Amino acid sequence: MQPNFSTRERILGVAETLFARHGFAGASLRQVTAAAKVNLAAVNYHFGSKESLIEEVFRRRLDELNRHRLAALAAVATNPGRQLEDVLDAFIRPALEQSMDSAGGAAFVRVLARAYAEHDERLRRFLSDNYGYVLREFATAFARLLPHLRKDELYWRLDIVAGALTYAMADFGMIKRKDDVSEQNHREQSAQHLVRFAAAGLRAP
Amino acid sequence: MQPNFSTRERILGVAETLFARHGFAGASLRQVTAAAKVNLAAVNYHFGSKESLIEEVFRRRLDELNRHRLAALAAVATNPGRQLEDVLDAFIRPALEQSMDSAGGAAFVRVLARAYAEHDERLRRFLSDNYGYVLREFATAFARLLPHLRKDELYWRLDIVAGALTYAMADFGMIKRKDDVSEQNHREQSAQHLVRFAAAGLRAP
DNA sequence: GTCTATATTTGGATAGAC
DNA sequence: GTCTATCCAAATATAGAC
Repeated sequence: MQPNFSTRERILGVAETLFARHGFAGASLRQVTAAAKVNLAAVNYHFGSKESLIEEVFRRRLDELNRHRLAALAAVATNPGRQLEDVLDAFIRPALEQSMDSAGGAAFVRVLARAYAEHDERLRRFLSDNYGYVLREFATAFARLLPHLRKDELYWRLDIVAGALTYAMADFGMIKRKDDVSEQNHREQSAQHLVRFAAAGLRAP
Repeated sequence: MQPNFSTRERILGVAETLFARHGFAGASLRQVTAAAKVNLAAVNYHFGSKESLIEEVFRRRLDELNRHRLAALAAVATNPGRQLEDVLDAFIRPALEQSMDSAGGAAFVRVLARAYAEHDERLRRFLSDNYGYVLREFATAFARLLPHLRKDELYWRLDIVAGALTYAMADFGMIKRKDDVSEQNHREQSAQHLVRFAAAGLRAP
């Protein structure tokens, strides 16, 4: 993290990186404050507790990410043909963009993957309370496009697809592109691969 | 965990469950020993350290799992046709069997998923040193079946597939089957879904 | 807002009796 | 092999000066 940011921002950035690398329980506030070159007490001053710091790490990026996802999903609805791929794209592409945009965005995608693996009740409730409606929007869209699937079968597949995508995107954040491929091109190809991968899984009989 | 097992076995079983639920850093030895109804000191007596306990949780199941995987892989080699699906099946099915066999097997599949997400150096080295050759065997088999893919492209996809499968299997461990579907049938169908899902991803152009 | 110092809790590990 | 008691380190959190 750049030292020219405010204390608060430096903590958030470093925490994001360390949570991605060691998990929420595995990264201590001491590691975070040391790496951010701020005082230990600063975390409690700015965030109140480790729990709240974790939530703030999510909030900082999820608000924007989900806004983009919903906008992309809305754009699909009016546009017939290739709809399953388009809905998947609406879910994947914003995460991909974010992971390559801002410094630290790549780390956040890994944090998301961690969250998916965590079964911590408080964390799950926080995410469900604040961002659950986004997933429900997508689930509704998928249900409309895959009417032949029973409800439980659909949810089962969506859960698998969500897990697969989350992890694929997390790993993707670490893939180095070749020098002869533009950033734009690389992102484009990767998104297409993931969409095709997921669509095939959802369409299975 | 059944109370009629030995102290050592009870610790392993409970540790497996709690590591699956809270992660390696998130589950304390005190939680483990309390849930196993054994004394705190028993962990160090039987395993020496938390680190060694974690390794033993893996060793207990991975030895068997990987033996089955390699046996299944060897059986594929002599058998032409549908080979990509067969190799995937050789990887998936043993994990699925294990997850439904023994009590606690389902938890272990989740522990595997955790390990996949962990970037802890010691844990990764332990797994790589002891079980890396299995993954290399599979990678070789895939490389033979997908000769049109560049080496880096292949590794990228295998990593994604491995992540997707690991997570799919972990989630699968929690799916309840319907009463009108036999255990056998349920397992069979799930394995087929996962194989199809992964094969489609690997075959993408 | 930031720092030092410290309170409090929790967790891993051990010593020594039984 | 098991238990109690305890040590020590690490972690979260807070108090209070600047």
